[in-house]
Amino acid sequence: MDHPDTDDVCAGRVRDKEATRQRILDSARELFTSEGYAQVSSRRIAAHAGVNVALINRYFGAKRGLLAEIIANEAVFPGIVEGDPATLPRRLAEYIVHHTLGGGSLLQRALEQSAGDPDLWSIHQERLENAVVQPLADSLDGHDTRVRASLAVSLMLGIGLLRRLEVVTSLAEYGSADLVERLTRIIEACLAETSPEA
Amino acid sequence: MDHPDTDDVCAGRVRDKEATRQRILDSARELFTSEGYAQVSSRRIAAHAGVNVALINRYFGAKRGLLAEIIANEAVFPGIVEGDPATLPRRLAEYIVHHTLGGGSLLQRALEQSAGDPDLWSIHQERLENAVVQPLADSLDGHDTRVRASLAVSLMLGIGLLRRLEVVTSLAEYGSADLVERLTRIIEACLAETSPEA
DNA sequence: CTTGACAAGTCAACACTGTTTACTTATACC
DNA sequence: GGTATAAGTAAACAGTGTTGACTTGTCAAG
Repeated sequence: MDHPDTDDVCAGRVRDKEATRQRILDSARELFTSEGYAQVSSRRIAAHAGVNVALINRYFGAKRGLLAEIIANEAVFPGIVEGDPATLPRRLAEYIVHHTLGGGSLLQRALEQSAGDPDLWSIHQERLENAVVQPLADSLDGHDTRVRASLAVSLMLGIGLLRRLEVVTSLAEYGSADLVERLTRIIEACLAETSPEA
Repeated sequence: MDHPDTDDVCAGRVRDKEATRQRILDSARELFTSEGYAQVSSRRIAAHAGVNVALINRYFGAKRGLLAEIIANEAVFPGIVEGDPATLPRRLAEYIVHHTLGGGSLLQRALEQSAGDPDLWSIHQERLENAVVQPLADSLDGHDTRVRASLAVSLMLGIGLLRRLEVVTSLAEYGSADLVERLTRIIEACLAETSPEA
């Protein structure tokens, strides 16, 4: 039940640096997506790509370099922050329900799954900062945009984390429409410029 | 700069199963807390406890057994759900600001740091379910208590996760009082029985 | 006091990980 | 055609968690 798929006739192949690099990258993305970063070994990626293990470190420095390059090319919010700011919370809520609760993006899975490895922190740090928090903060008006954006992102990440642990089957069972409604209210509270007094 | 501290005269020690077990447990808790589960090897725990590596597997089945036992004896909400339900959101907000944003509990750190290892999922799953989500849900009135509790827990976990990645320096820099106020509103939205229409 | 038995503790090995070094081999240019 | 150089490889290194066979200490029975 293993996958020795070398994708091609393995020995008789022209030597093409760029093509080999891409093949490793594709294999890594596929395996990381389906099994998670920590669960896929360098040797398995190499075998899947029909390539020697040492090439991973030759072309990407280390295993973490693979993840870094994959994540860097992954879209996060596909055009959610653009559009009417008034309905931004609802769009984010729908994104959570339809993407984070189901499958979830590679970025998110990778983030949650590798949050324990300090080696990978800097990767996620930069990516979250530049591709998630900052764009969201920029789409807001008023003061404390960074804080408000961070709170909303926290919620999204936390839901994904709980979901991954399969603790919140209740969320999955809950009606989609109702959940979107609830999340919209919560995200509005996260993004609110001034917290209304009790 | 290493720690060969065997804690005692290493060779001339009486053979006491329970004492040895406890010493391993204490060493593991100390190291896991300060460096994280994945970063501490079995051999280092054994050396720190002045004990042979094999005893870890003998007494705890595997490394994950150590974490399971440590987490099981760790208090999560020290009596937060008890008390006036009206001010529960504020108490949770204060807990987040003073514990999650600062250091964070061992449970939380362990959860975030080991969320990538499927071997550990079941541990956190059970613990989160029984010691966090369920008690919080039980303290709520009305319908959908599980969903509402899960949403609040998601927020708490997400904030801890972002904090760990040091993305949200903005949250740490933000005034404590203001942050508590903001979080109180958000948690109220999470725990609200019926989401108020826009 | 001596002798077993059994538990407590040890050692060496296993299969695996990511990474590196020295090596071979194919390609492209003169 | 010969050769420099890049592409690709094999083998080893140090590390991980885990396991089974082994030694050794302790304590009760004869």
